[in-house]
Amino acid sequence: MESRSRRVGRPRRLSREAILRTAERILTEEGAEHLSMRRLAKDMSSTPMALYHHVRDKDELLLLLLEVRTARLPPAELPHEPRERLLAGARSLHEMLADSPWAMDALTPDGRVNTPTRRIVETMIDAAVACGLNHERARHAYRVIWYYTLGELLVRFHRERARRQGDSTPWERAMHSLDPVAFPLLAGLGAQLTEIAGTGHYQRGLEAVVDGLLRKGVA
Amino acid sequence: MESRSRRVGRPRRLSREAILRTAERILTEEGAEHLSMRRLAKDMSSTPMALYHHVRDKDELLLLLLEVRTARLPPAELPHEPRERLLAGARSLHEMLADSPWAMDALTPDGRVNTPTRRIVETMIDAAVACGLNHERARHAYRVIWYYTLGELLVRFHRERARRQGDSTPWERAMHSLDPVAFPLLAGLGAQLTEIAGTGHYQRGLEAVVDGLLRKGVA
DNA sequence: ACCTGAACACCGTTCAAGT
DNA sequence: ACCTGAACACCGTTCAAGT
Repeated sequence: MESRSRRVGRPRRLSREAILRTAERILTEEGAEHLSMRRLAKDMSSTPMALYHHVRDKDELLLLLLEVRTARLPPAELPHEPRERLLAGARSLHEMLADSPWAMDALTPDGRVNTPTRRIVETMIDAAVACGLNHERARHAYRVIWYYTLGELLVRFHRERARRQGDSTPWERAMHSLDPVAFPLLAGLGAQLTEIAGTGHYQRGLEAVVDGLLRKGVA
Repeated sequence: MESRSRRVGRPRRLSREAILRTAERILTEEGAEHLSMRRLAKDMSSTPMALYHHVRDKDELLLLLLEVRTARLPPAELPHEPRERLLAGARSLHEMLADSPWAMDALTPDGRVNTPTRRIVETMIDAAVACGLNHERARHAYRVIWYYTLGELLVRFHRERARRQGDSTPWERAMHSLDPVAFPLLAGLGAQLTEIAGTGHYQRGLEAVVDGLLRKGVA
């Protein structure tokens, strides 16, 4: 073997790690809407096409970013009581994605999740079985919980984005022009909703959903 | 008044109605991802900027399209039993949006809905009160139901899009390259999920959610 | 192997000019 | 008032060429 096989030639300017680091920075500092291949390349003083030598396409990039984040998560504690285990699993999913809004697009087609996520899903289905549901009902229960979680996250992200951009989005303007009478009503609703949106409200709804799913005497 | 004030000058080639008709056609025939201002203009043998004379921007266009569709909906029947009324309201929202996936983006910021939709929301909150919840819990119940509905719709749309595009989306390829071991498992899951996704599964989960929200003895 | 530059096929929107 | 054409500031991705 040639001992000088390393460090010969031009040093690599790009690497997966460096790309992921820069992408992470853009994501956290400016949000997913600012992460583009062109922008990423510019921030690394490179060209868009150089990136394609390290990732297959933008989807793979986003997927890798999700892997990086989930790997950083502390391992979830698993309560003994099965109902608590179900709740804990849902909270884990919720937390994981609350930090990575941009990953929603990749995750919404079902079953397409990375290994840590899949483990949470399996834990939840097992917990539902331990609560007395048969396998079919347990899978169904998981899905209902997932839909609730997904919907909550979606609304959460949209609200945050709206706040970041101020109140003068094109939609906001359209709202005004379409139904001026409705606006005070909606503004009132908005205030209520912000109040409601605090921490703990996901948890509260989750318990209702879980209890509804675990209730006895339903086929 | 001048009786020849109509039909003088060049006839208007574009109109809101014609624009909405063409946009509707593109939406139903090819999906929201093919609806762009440029494409719309081309289909009408016009230029992108001509459209901006009739709608403020693309958001307003989408909003108008949603108005058109909701106006076409048959008026929902309102059952007497409050729990049934709550379920019927949720089903109406679900149906309405199941026909208009492209409207999801506009709807997810809360409270930002057109008049027919707002009426459904009010009906649901009233029904929850009639079920014995106070106003705060009734609003909360509505939101939990909405999150569940939204999540279900989101997964539904993504699945449909994936089916339309075949199995070789960039994501699918990324999945293979990342974890080949995982794939058979996920493929199995996918089959189960498709089976589960049939009609009636939204309804079944909805009842569990509603019963969980209406259960007695919870603060 | 790694990177560049030009190009392809798109976006939504603005601006100045035409009739 | 209604419409056009050119332009601005973007996208993701491909292709052919450079070192």
